[in-house]
Formats: sequence, structure tokens, C-alpha cells
Amino acid sequence: MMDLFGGGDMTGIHPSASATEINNSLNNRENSASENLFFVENGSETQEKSILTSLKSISHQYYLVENEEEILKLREKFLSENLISLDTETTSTEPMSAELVGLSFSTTEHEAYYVPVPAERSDALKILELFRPVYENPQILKIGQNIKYDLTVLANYGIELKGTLFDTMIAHYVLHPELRHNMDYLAEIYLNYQTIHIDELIGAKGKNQRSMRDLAPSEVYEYAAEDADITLQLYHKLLPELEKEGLYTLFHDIEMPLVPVLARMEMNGVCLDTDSLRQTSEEFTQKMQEIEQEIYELAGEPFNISSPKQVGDILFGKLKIVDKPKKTKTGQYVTNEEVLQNLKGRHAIVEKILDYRGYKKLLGTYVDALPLLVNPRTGHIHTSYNQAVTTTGRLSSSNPNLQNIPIRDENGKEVRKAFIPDAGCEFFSADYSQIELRIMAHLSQDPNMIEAFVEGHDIHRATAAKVYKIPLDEVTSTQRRNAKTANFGIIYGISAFGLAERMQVSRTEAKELIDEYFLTYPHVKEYMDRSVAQARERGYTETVFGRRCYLPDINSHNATVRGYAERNAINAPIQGSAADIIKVAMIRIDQRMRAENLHSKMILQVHDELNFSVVPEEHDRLQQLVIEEMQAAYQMAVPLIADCGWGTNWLEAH
DNA sequence: CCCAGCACGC
DNA sequence: GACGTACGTGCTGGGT
Repeated sequence: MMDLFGGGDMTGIHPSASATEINNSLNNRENSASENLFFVENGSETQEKSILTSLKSISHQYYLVENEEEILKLREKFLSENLISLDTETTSTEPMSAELVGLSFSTTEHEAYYVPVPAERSDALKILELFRPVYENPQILKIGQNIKYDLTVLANYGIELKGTLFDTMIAHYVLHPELRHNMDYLAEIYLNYQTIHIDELIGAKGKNQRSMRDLAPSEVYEYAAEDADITLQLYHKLLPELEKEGLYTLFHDIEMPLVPVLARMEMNGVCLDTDSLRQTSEEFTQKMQEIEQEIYELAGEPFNISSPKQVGDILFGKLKIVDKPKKTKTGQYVTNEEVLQNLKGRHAIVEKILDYRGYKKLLGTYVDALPLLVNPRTGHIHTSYNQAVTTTGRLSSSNPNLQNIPIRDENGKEVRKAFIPDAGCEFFSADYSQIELRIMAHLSQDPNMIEAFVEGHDIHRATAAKVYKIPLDEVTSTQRRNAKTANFGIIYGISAFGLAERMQVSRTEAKELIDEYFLTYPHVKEYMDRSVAQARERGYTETVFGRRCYLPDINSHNATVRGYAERNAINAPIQGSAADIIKVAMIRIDQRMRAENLHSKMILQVHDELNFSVVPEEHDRLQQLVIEEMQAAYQMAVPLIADCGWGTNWLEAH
């Protein structure tokens, strides 16, 4: 039909890549096969499957669409469809600083369109305005590969992507969380197709890599159109597979609705008190330099304290502060926190090295690094939440990682203090209380563990009372600490040795405690055995919402490898169910905040915790809403409790 | 450019 | 005798 578009086609131009796709490979485990052949596991053997097809060998109609008349015709065509695959070409892998270079679309397999977007923003907005009816039509299903990226870029041009979303990256993640999910890989395994590689267009990553903007549309359109086409083709493969595997509900009801929620959190970002961090930086740098000199003095020579190898050589080679130093598998001395803590009394240098490392870590990872990441346009820090990385269903956060901001260490608290609400707002933090143990109680249906939660007892104290057979109010702090360690160990599938190590008690004592633990919570033991047995039969575990975690090593003949898989079989359903539950809560909180027209913002998720920048007038309503939705997200045999706090910064509120 | 060692969070 | 509690991200050094 679309001959009038100039049949822009097969000029043998070399391909390019989209920022979206770079983003995907960053977000996922590293990249695969660019060979001509690929291999599939078949039992223990690998065998050749086939030669990959590519753009050159497959018939296709890809169009470069540049004038308004053609765009309007294209728009009418799209508006008559009930689904569309879309992609954006941009100048950056960071959606919050990316500028649009082009838009691609596909509604029919092997047919796709690329529309260049001018560099001048006002001109770009005119092009986008033409497509607004398509993007914002809620009746048209929007298909994309890592669609949160496109959603965010478009939002920064005033376009709201509406309608049901289908993200092929996340679809594959739900099907096979343990595999990679970048488009090149998916094209190979599902379509037997070799996509155009980005390096062929903009060059290998490094100093001379070009921007998508540096290329003429005629050089870009085939690459860009192919992305939209392949994404559409993947949709047609992945949708039936989700249905067949019984994973469509998890995908459709949880993962897809979460996408725009995460996008909004990322776009709002978090405000950072850079002035206080500048001060902290000066203090810490000063202290670190003093310690550095003292270390050289004690060592009798200068060396690089940031090098574990050199630290080991000084401590164990030169100063010989211990007889038989532990070594790593590479033959280097172990100098980690645990080892050094136990050697504190041997030599004054040890504590100083620990202090030096503390300052160095804080400065390098947080105090000096975070201010550089404040977006000059928004004045906020914008993390990326990754929805297709972990094997359990948790989110991860990167660029920067805001899920590992210090909280315990006294100096580290200065970093957390620097996370502040938006101007005029308050910081609100709500977190699930013992969600993983509650899930353990629910999944195991252990009457004693359920009782402890139903009665509202401190679970570690209650565990200690039962294990040590004493009244609740006679539990000592050591007993409670041991019970806490045991509770944690149970979730992770710990061994007697591991537990002994953690609690600093003999192996026999640890064994006794574990035995007593399982007598206290008999169903917990049964549940753990059942989890492992089920993983062995089916090859995977399941969360409360049916999320799978495949454990092929569960039948390994290697005891170590098998043990690892067995611990995973115990942990994955628990950690994964907690991840499912907070996702549900986030979706409902976001939905209600919008429905009730609140202006506060959800800004951070840290696995069992949600943080908000709250306008003062909404203080009470927001707290009520958040706690209510968190606690109601999933009904269990025990109450689901969320605690919360307020403050002028993250540290205070938590 | 990649890996090892280390350290921060839950 | 080795192994030794889950899941992540990021920094630095040191070898290639």
C-alpha cells in the first residue's frame, strides 16, 4: 500500500543502533553471539541449529518518512490499528538527558517506518505533535523493547504513552529470568535472525563513538526500522508463550502496570543536599589523608592502601602480624573487613587501614560521586530501576545505585542525610516489617511462627523464647541476637557451619540451635524440604504470584553446586514473593495518588521500603494511603505490617 | 578491557 | 578436606 513513501529500501547502507538497545545490553547480562551460527543446548551436547537470517536475506519494507503529508497518512494508518510497536533513536542511553533523533514504528511484521526528529527542540515538538494522537490513544497496545526508556524520553517531550504496554524484554524476563533479554539475543533465539549491530553504525564504544545525531537519516532508517519490526515479531512469539506457561497474569497485571510507575519515580528523581556533601567531602578527605600518613609511618614505607594486594604484602609479608594468613584462590592474602577486624589487636596499622578504607569507599562511591550525577536540568538525581535483571524478581537500581546508600556506619549516615525531599516537602519512609519471615510463616503454615506474628510479638525474641524454652521477658540480648541470626539463616538456607561462623559459637552449639529451631517451627523444615523437592521435580520454584526461578543445578552431582541451587530453592520463593508484593503495593499507591490528585511523589524503592517526597497538606492522607496499600497488597496467614517515619531527610525518616 | 577483591544495601 | 546464608552495583588495582 505505502508505495508513496518512496519505497525507501535496501540501499545497502550500513546499520546503526539505538540508544535504547545500548541501554538494554547495559541493563542485562552481557552480550551474545555475533557469529553466523548459533548453538542450542540439547541435553549435554550442543548441536548446530541453523544459519541465521538477516535483513539482507529476508524480504522487508522499511520506509524513511520525512515530509508532513506522508506523516499524516502514516498517522491515519496507525490510528486504524489496535497495536503498534515503537522505538526511539536518541543521543544518550540516559533517558533523562536523551534528545530524540528519530521515531520508528511497526504494525505489520517485516514492515516498518522511521521518522527523523530535528535537533531543534521546537521543530522536534512539531513532529511529535503529529504523532500525539497515536501515542496517546489508549485503545492502541504499545509494544516496545525496554519501553520504559521510550516512555521517559517521550514524556520529556510532553507525550504521554497511553494504553496497555507490552515490553518484550520484560516478557522474556518473566519467562526466563536467568537468561539475557537484549533484543539481539531474543532475535536470534526466537526469530533465528541476526540484527544489525549498533557498532556497525556509530562505531565501537570508546572515544570515537559517534552519536546517532551525527548520522544522516538515510544511514539510520534501516537500523531503526528493524528494531521496531523485530520487536513486533518478538511480541507475536512471546505473547503465546506467556499464555502457554501460565505467566501472562504476572506479566500483564504486575510487571506491565509497574513500568510507568517506575518511569515516574525515575523522572521525578531525588533531591540531593550537595552543599552538605561538599562539607562532608572536605572533612573526610582531610581525615583520610591524615590516616594515610600514619599508615605509611607504621608500615615504614608508603604503599597503595587501596590495593588489597599491597595491603596483604605489608601486613603479612613485611609485618608478619599473623602466622598462617588466609589466602584467596588467586594466592593473594585475604585482607577483607572480617579478617582485619580479628587482627585489630595485633598491630595499630590494622585499625587504620579499616578506617582508611571506610573513608575511601564513602568518598569514591557516594560523597564525591553523587553530586556529579545531579541532572542540571532538574536538579535531581535520576536512578534507573531495572526490571529485568535479578533472578528472584527484585528490582535493581543503577546509574547511580540508590539501593545501597549507607545506613549503619556513623560516617555513612552523612550520605543518607543528604537525600532530602523536594523544596517545601517532607520526607516519608515506609517499610515492611519482617516481610520475608512473614512470607515464610505463610508459605510454611507453621503454627508457632504464625502465632508469633498474629500475637504481634518481636519475632526474634519470640524465636529465642521458644528455642531456649524461657519466657519472652527473660530473653537476653545475646539469645535474641542468635535467634535473629538463625531466622536470617533459615531464609537463606544456611548450614550449621555457616550459622556457627555467624554466631561465633561452636559447630555443635550451632547444630543444637538449628535442631531446636526446627523443633520450634516444624513446618518450616517441611517447607524447606518441600521447596527443594519441588524444584527438583519441576526444575523451578514459584512465588505467590507464580513468578518462576529456574534452578537447573538442583540435580547436579557436584555437592557444592547442588547445595547452592538448594539454598536458592529455599530463598527464591521468599525473596521473590516479597518482591511481587511490594510491586503490587507500588502500582496501587501510584494509582491512588493519581486518582486522588495528590502532588506528593513516590521517589525511591529499596526492596522492602518505599520513600516519598510529600507536600505538607497531604501528610496524613498520604501516610494513610501508603500504609493501607502496602498492608493490603497480599492477604496472608499472618498480618502484613508496614512501619513508617517522617523527617527532613532520608536518615531521619527511616 | 576484564577480572579479583572489597564494600555498600536488603 | 573443601565448602561454608540469598540478591544486587560500583570502585580500585592490576594484569592483559
